[in-house]
Amino acid sequence: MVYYSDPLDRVFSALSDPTRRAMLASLKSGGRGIAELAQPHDMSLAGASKHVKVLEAAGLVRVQRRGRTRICTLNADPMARAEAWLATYAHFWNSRLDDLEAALRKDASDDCD
Amino acid sequence: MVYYSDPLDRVFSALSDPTRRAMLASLKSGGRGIAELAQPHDMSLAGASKHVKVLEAAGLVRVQRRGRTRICTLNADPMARAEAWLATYAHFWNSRLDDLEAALRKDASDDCD
DNA sequence: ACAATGCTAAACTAATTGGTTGACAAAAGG
DNA sequence: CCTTTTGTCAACCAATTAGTTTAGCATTGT
Repeated sequence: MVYYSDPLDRVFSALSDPTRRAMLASLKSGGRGIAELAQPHDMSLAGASKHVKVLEAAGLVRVQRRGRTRICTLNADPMARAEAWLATYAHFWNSRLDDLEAALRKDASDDCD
Repeated sequence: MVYYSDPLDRVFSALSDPTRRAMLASLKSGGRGIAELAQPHDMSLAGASKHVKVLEAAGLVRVQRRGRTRICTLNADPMARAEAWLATYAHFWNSRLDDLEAALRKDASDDCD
């Protein structure tokens, strides 16, 4: 039962791993090689390389070889799609906060009465 | 190697499955039983029940039993945390769009010259 | 009382994931 | 030329995931 997975599947799945989120965070401050990305995680180079491949498949990083090192750079565009998906629920978390506020106001007025 | 997984792990992971995203979408219009959630997906009740457990573990749905049915309701709050995480990258996708715009403007002015 | 509905739990399967090691290639520096 | 650095690939492993089926429990409706 192999259906061509939604890009959103790959983005959310890529983001569900803390190691990969940390890698993305470190790419905020500029391009890095695989070894540099692996270093803070006490992980083999091959392991880090796999994580990068997942990020690449999700479109979240671009990899270009420069000499013997592969420079990974952040590409946040797919995050915008994920954010847009989440934003369609903003009404719900807002309205729930509104409900909470309303309840608090009601409690407060109950205290006053 | 069991570290207490970040709530964000569970939220992003829960959202990475299209069936679960569809279930959440159907909960936008109100509470539903497991059978109701399963129905559009050509899936056993037990299968749907597992998906709901994943969503519940991520805090995205609340389940309360009402008679013999379990009413699932949307709780979007954890999405707000995910959205906040993504928002820290908004600068990057914005700036890339800015770059694109700048390039387009440059091309346009090149055409004029 | 009985049948149908809604759901869970357990056991199983197949595929995927996150990680390893070992062998290898390609580039850079002595 | 030799060594070091950087990385990939393939094979393997353990754990998790997404799904199934079967059996059973609890509630509702007739």
